[in-house]
Amino acid sequence: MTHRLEFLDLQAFILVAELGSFHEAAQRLHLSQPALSRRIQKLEELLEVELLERTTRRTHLTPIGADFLPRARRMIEEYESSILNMRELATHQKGTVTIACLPTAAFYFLPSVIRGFSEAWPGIRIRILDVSANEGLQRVINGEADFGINMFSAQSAEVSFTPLLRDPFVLALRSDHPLAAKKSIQWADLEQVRLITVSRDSGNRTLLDNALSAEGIRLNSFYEVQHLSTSLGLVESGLGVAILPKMTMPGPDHDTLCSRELPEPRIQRTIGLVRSSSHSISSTAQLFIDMLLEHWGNSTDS
Amino acid sequence: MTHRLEFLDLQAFILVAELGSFHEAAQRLHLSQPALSRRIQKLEELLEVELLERTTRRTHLTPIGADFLPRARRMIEEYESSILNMRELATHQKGTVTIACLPTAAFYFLPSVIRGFSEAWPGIRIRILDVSANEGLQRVINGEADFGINMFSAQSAEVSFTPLLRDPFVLALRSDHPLAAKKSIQWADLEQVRLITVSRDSGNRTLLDNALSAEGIRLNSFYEVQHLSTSLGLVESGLGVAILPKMTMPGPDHDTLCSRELPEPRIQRTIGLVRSSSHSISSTAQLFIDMLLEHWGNSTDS
DNA sequence: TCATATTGATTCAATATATGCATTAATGTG
DNA sequence: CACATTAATGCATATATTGAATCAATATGA
Repeated sequence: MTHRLEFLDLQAFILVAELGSFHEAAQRLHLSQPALSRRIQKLEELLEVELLERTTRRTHLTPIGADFLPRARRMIEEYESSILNMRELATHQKGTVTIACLPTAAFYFLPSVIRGFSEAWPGIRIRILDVSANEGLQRVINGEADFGINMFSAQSAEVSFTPLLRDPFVLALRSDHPLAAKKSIQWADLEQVRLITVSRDSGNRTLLDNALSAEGIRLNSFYEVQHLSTSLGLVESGLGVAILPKMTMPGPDHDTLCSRELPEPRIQRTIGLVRSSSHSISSTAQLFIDMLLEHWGNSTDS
Repeated sequence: MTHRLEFLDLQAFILVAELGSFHEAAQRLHLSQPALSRRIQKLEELLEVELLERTTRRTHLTPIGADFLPRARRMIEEYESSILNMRELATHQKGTVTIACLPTAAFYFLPSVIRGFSEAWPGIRIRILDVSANEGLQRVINGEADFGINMFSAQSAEVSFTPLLRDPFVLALRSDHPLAAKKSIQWADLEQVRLITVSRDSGNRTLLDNALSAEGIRLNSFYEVQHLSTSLGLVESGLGVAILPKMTMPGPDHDTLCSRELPEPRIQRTIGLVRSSSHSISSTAQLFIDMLLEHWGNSTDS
């Protein structure tokens, strides 16, 4: 059988070739001379080729041996660099963590964690797939992402969900909008204004529709967009109002935009960590998750 | 100890990674499943790294395994191409023969043999070191040349000599030279003409001087050059005559040049094969020598 | 010239390693 | 929930590797 060749055989050959002596090479390899002698014989037998010309005094390469020497060196080099590289991966000096994260959650959750993580593990690259709830779920299931940050509704038997934070929906509107002056908003108020919604493909929209239809409430959307950030832009430009996760909203010091609590039923989405049940988490990704939970793990109490 | 890794281990890992199954991989390797399983375990233990994520149903790569896979492929590839290359060398589909040959002998001996050899072994490159007797001898001794074609006088304990051909010295002169008309040449005749000789470093000159001084004959050289071919050129231009190995002379159909036998003592050089006694001859070089002897091996009888 | 030292190869017994068979544990599938 | 299929494990056995002792060949130096 071919392929029954050890790297030690190559190393042995290289050393004998370089030193021109079985004796010395054997010492360096911490082997007895006969063991080395037979090792080289085995190698030559395996390759069906004579690599070394031995006299009882000196040893030197045959032409074929001279041809093989640099190749053997390359093989050993590739092998040793592989080991080095894997050590780096194993000790988290190198590597990549891929996170499938809702775009809004990316803004909210990740920056603080990434800062700390990159400080602790400067060699590790972080890749954020800022995709929709459904797509993010798929990426986790098929292993493209190490884990996800997603809504609870994006569930499946193939993933486990760890809640991180409850994110209530609020009414987003301009500070100068008539409704902004009202003390509390009623569902009926929303029939009077132009409502901006995201398309029915969105996980947020599904969540919202399900919650409201249970109460017999129906929203009539005037503008429809794909992304939450776009609807926020339309609100800011004064085209209408939108029902958005609070997390989407800019801070309270924003000039033109503000938000108002919605009436009952209290609608919220639960954001959490999504992990594949079939793919095991890489140790590097686990490091990131540990840090993530340390930052946000208690937030569901709020 | 590291380096105790077989190429079969790499092959096994690659196959399991590609097929995603120990079972199938074991079949393809003509191994039992447990044997393969343990082989991969050994590999992982050796590298101190987890390469494959096993469930009882499926098997797939860990991130580190995915990183290692292409490296393993490269190692196997290098190994297999090495084997192929050595097979080509061993079967004389590739290779080089280096011959340290006297320049005159190169013209005389080699063309016919090279023609036949290149036809039989079209992949083999032939390198001719057309150097002086002394230098050619050195090249054979230190292994730069596989063998030499040289004079018998270029001897040494470190080489063996196989005579091929006896090459007598003749007087080279122009057809219109006064001496050309004489029936036989006497040594005294040469005192009347301008003699062109090669320098005393030359093996030919040494041979000649030694043979003549034994008889009390001394030549007075007028022109001195380094190479036989140059002296022949000077003869042709009419500057004088030269004592040259017959082998150097052009064929009998030459217009202006001709040669005459010299008187006793009959001076000749023996041309032959020079082989190193310490370096063994490569099998490819042996092929060439076989062919060379087939062409010229009987010539010493003449 | 001959004893000596050093080289690589060989012999042999002990050990280490790899293998196959039978079996177990785990887990998708119908 | 039984069944089939997967990878791992226990164990006996075959194979390979090893070092110590020894051999054969050959430079070296007196």
